[in-house]
Amino acid sequence: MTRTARHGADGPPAVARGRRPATSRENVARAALDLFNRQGYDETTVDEIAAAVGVSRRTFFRYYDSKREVVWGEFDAELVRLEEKLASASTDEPMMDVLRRAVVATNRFGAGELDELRIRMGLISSVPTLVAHSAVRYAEWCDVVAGFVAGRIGGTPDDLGPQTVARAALGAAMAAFTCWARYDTDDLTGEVDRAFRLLATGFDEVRLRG
Amino acid sequence: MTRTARHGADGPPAVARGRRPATSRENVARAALDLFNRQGYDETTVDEIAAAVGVSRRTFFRYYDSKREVVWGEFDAELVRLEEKLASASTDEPMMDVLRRAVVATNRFGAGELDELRIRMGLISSVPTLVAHSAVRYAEWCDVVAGFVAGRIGGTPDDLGPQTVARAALGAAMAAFTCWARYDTDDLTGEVDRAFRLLATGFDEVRLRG
DNA sequence: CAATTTATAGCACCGAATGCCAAAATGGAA
DNA sequence: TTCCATTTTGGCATTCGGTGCTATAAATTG
Repeated sequence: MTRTARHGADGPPAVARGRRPATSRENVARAALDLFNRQGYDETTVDEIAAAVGVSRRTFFRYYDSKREVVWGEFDAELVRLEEKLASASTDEPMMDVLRRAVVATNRFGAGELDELRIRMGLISSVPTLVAHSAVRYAEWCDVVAGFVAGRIGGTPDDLGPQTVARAALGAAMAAFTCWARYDTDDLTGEVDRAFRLLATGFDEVRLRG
Repeated sequence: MTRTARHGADGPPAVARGRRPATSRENVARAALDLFNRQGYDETTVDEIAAAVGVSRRTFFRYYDSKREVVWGEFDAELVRLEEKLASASTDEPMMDVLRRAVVATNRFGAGELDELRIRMGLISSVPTLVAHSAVRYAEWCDVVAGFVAGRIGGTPDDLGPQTVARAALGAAMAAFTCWARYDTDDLTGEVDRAFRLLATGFDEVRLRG
């Protein structure tokens, strides 16, 4: 958990002192995802990952808090971007429009990242252990959205209104992601956009058919 | 998992042969929830639960597949009821109305059940391990709703439309439940009703304020 | 070279969960 | 009653994820 100062955004470069890390989060993630992809998540032990990276089991847990976390990569960063987008939006723009555009914007990925992302999302939406863990990660996402909604309509983020919007929005985003991961459409942002437009219309049956 | 024939709904009573069970699922659940409530979920080990019931650790796992499952009680039965309600609805009634009424109906509980339900929901929505596991259970709920939506608008349950509706609906239901469990409103069905009405209006900002 | 800093390896340990097998308890039939 | 089939239980061994503690290895600085 206590990552090195190098990872911090501020402070002087501060030349590395002490023993050099034997690997990196990226390295560990690559090795782990490769194993997950080849032999399955449950069939891969932490010992195997550690061995593949050339590091001890104990050291693996210094890079990631758990085996599950590896699949999530740098999800935290995306969360910060979402919060910024929502905060900087014009108060004139309708709430659900702001939300849709913010989610779409935070989910733009380069062509080079899409393959790995699809592997990650495929795992997250199919392996029970990871489906389970996703609820914990997504809860943070919901907190951000609920905070934004409460700021718009008043009251606290814990009230029914903000909670319902946040969790329904999460559902729309998850639907878009899993559909994109399952089928071979390259258009992730398009799926997200469509899902949020359905959400904002209250799922009008006529438009749903279209 | 392989429960006794006694639990089956059909077949002759078939007088009990063989050794009699030392306890029951209800017994185990009571003892476990009591411990969870007093000393916390993570702080309660399976050994303690087993001891409280007067049974061995190994036997505990014959009544529940996991420690997590205890909190969920007979959730499966509710799922069946939801599926029936949705299937038996008139095709004239708007989709979102059917959905709202079905979810409200399957979540009516007697006054005597509400206290225990609140404890269960409080745990499910606050203990990380259980928050995580809820995603697995709720996935079955989503499958039911997605199947219903696909039947209404055409296509398969895996398509974006049904998936978005199902997951958003789940979000609304979860919001209602957690708000109800947190605050001291006795009106669970009212919360569910309100959440689904918000959902069906596309979260109109004006109504959200109300 | 010594001191300090940082990362690592390895060990012991806990708790959840599973497979396996022997033993206990029950009803029914010989 | 005795024996058998049936069902549940208990205990053991094992696997795996995760954590705390400690000693040691590798690096910079003086």
